[in-house]
Amino acid sequence: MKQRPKAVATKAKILEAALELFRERGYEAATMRAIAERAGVSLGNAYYYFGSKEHLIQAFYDRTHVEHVAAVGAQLDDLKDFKTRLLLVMRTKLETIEPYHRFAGLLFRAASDPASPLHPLSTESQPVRREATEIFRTVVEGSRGRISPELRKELPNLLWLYHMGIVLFWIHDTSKGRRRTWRLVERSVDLIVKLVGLASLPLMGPVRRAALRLVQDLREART
Amino acid sequence: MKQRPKAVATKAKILEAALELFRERGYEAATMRAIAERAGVSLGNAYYYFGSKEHLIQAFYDRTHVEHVAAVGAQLDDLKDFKTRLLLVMRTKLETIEPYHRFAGLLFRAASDPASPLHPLSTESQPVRREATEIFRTVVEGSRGRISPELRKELPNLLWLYHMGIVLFWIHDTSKGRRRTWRLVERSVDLIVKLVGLASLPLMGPVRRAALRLVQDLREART
DNA sequence: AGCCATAGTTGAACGTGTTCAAAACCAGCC
DNA sequence: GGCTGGTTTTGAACACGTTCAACTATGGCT
Repeated sequence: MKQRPKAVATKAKILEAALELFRERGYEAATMRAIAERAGVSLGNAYYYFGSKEHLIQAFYDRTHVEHVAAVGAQLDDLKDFKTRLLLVMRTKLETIEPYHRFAGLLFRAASDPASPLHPLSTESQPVRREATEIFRTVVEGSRGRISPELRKELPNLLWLYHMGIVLFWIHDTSKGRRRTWRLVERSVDLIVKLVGLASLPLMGPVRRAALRLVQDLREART
Repeated sequence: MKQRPKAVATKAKILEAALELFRERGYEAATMRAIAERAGVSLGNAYYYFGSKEHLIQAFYDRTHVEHVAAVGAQLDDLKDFKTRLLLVMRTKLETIEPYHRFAGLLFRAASDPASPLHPLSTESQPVRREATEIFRTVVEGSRGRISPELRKELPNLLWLYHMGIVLFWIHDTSKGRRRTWRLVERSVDLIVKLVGLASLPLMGPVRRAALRLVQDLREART
């Protein structure tokens, strides 16, 4: 299964055409036939490179993630405060995905089908998820202030889950400039910081342990 | 648009055939053509009564909800403890939907498409959601023990959201007898009770308020 | 140069959900 | 009985995602 240079070009052409059409017309209206046509290839050829329409979405995932990381860039280096760091990452995420708002709906439809290879919890998308969690690990690790060690370990996963929730909200958000989502981010980050602070109080031992055990259960299911 | 008696019968036949096939073969394999055939009607006729395949899912929602409420029945009357009450409702829920596990996956695929009329947060399914929240309101209201009034008001909505999360996990749960989900329910209910207890401590004022404000934001988006 | 195996490409064909104009049915009225 | 307006039912047709057997191009080998 050697890849010849021309193949890479063709694959790129198809992906480009797909993303263009997704942006322009949304997911449904961007038919595989239309994508193939814009890419200047046959219908079957598109399937040679992308096993299904959903695989094109996987590609979209990857791309926005890379863009997100790039957009955050070195900005985190100057910030030492957990709250500020998390806020930056979340805001940048919203900015990165904004152009795809129209099409993101259907994206998540597919993504929430457990049978789909693109489901965030599926085995197939595990590498992407791992990578996506990485940025939250950076957020946590670069933060000064006391966060209990157990929590430090689990927090990135929790934040990834949290960020999925925000994206879900964002998808439904039709307010101007996505104001509601922005406000929600503001407030939820505030709450998260408060909770993390609370969790390190001595009295909170049992609660913290109960919470961590629960998170572990959640993660086990993904294997 | 008067409904003739025969029409009601036909509609019922179609729904029955659909639910049967969903159970037997899962969602995808239960073709509209197959459903129509089993119901003994034409393809077009199925669409006369159910605007789309997704509308059949909406019907499924309704039915399992009714079954759930029936299964809980009067059992709540004897229980006064919040934790016991919540556990009962959650366990009964799992038992009610168990027969549909195979098919539930696709159900939630559809349900998480924001454009779909069956999305839990959509306007169209608002009545169902309201009803579904009702049972959690019962759980809260019948519980003795101090729960701050503000929390009492929001808690049913939060619990509904929580229960959606559990169902989501259940969908992905392939463990024998759905053990993982059961354990998750056990532990998450435990944590919820702990948190509710915490929330009524005087020190928690700011956190509680932050949390409630956030919940309000979440709910506004649904209108 | 000629040949071969493999990578890449094609378009017809299948089964799907959905639509729709036309047909069949039926209750109430003359 | 016939007519009329509506409800109900039909099946052909459409566009879609997907599959696949056949075809073409290409790099490496003798």
